[in-house]
Amino acid sequence: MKVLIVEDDPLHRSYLHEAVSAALPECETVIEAENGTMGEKLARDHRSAHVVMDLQMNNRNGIEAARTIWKERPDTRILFWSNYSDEAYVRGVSRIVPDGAAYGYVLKSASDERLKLALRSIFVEAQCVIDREVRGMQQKSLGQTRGFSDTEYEILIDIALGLTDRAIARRRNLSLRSVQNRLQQLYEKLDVYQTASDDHEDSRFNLRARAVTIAMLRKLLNYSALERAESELAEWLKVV
Amino acid sequence: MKVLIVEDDPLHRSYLHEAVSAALPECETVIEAENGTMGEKLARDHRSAHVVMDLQMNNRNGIEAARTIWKERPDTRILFWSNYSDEAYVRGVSRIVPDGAAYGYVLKSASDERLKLALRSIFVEAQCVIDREVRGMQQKSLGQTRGFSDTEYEILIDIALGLTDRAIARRRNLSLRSVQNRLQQLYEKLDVYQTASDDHEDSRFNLRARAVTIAMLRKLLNYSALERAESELAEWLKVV
DNA sequence: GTAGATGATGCGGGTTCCCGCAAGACGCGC
DNA sequence: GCGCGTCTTGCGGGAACCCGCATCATCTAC
Repeated sequence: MKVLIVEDDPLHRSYLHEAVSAALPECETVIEAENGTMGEKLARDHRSAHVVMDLQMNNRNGIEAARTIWKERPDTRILFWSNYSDEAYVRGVSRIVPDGAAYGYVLKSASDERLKLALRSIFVEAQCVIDREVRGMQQKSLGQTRGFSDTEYEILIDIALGLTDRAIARRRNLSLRSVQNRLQQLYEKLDVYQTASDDHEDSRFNLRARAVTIAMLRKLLNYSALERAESELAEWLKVV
Repeated sequence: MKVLIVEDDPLHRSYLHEAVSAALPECETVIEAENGTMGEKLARDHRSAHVVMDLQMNNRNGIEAARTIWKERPDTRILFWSNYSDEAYVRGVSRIVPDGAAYGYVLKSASDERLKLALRSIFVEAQCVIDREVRGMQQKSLGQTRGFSDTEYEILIDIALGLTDRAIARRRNLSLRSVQNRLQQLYEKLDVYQTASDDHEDSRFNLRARAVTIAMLRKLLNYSALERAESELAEWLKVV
């Protein structure tokens, strides 16, 4: 068995290396990549079917890298190993997992034992292993309750990118009014109105900008999600 | 000599511990804190005059912690040790350094040697040590050229928080029109107009929201800056 | 098949944003 | 003092945003 480690922090990388060797005696080769681009390349060259992947790397983040790896070989098993369980990350990962693929999501704060167990479960048993905390995010995200539907998330992205209502309408094939409807839903769910209208008529928020801020503070959105959305937007702009 | 390490990642923490011991044989005690809050407390209890501080921690980030530590003992020497040189971080640190304090800013990507050298320079010689890359940011930030003045940065924060023009005017003691003037400056500097007006009259951006996005993508703004700004805003809202 | 829920769309109008234009205010050099 | 640049402020208007109200299509339940 070969395992590819994609992780930009040298300390974490060597820790992972050790953990992999300890947990998987049947693994004869461990390869290391220090960013997403290298990770993609090495995965291709070595046809690695087993990857441990950091999210949040400088050059090319883990979600991007995983997406291209899975596109080339959908049966690759990937364990995401991340510091955070931001909804933006969890949602980002969920969106790219191929049907039936074995993958995992373990936080860096997890114990040695948990990490090793996850390594065996995913790489040997082909099971999915999701940290409890992450799992919580995921359900909040998928279930309607308290969470956000895909359309709501979509429009959140669009205003975060700074598109006008009209541009959103064209991009999503909607009428102007429908866009504004969805915006209202979003404002409602994000509770933008809370502090907006004090007894004073003034001291208000700009709903659109405020919504984005609240989403960032709640980690519904983060830098990496913005980055991805921005490049998708650039793609779309070229086509239209 | 005592040294206090404030760093949430256990791997990095033990690495730092080792580096400190190796670089500073005269240091007889090393204390560790795993978040900002603990860091503040330990600094107070131990009257530590030497601190190595991570930025970007969950509970309470490094800038917050450093601010309260310096408020209590302005002669504390702090070495910031961070993954990133985002302009938002650099600006955040610059704003809280007391006059004449010895401090440093070293990236985690720096070599062992650089780190140890910095430790000695700051803690023993009371010099300021700023990584070259960080230094670049700093000058870009302070010098007018290509960088942002304080007023521009202020208004960027305000729209990022989602305030209306009127609210900004009241907060900064300006007229409505002045706020809008500054916004125009900001849009100009951020180059928001670039893709905004293609030959088509449509497909435009909402300047206000777009400006925030661009600032985030350029790391002029980041999560931690937003977080701080938000709590300052909450403070101000109480007063008014 | 009928009733109710959900979502898309159009219309109208109140508010906010964006900004050109022009008049003062302040500082700086000479 | 005079001129010049920078910053602030007011006015006005066109565009964009926010949203209540009403209509229509689709879908689900019974």
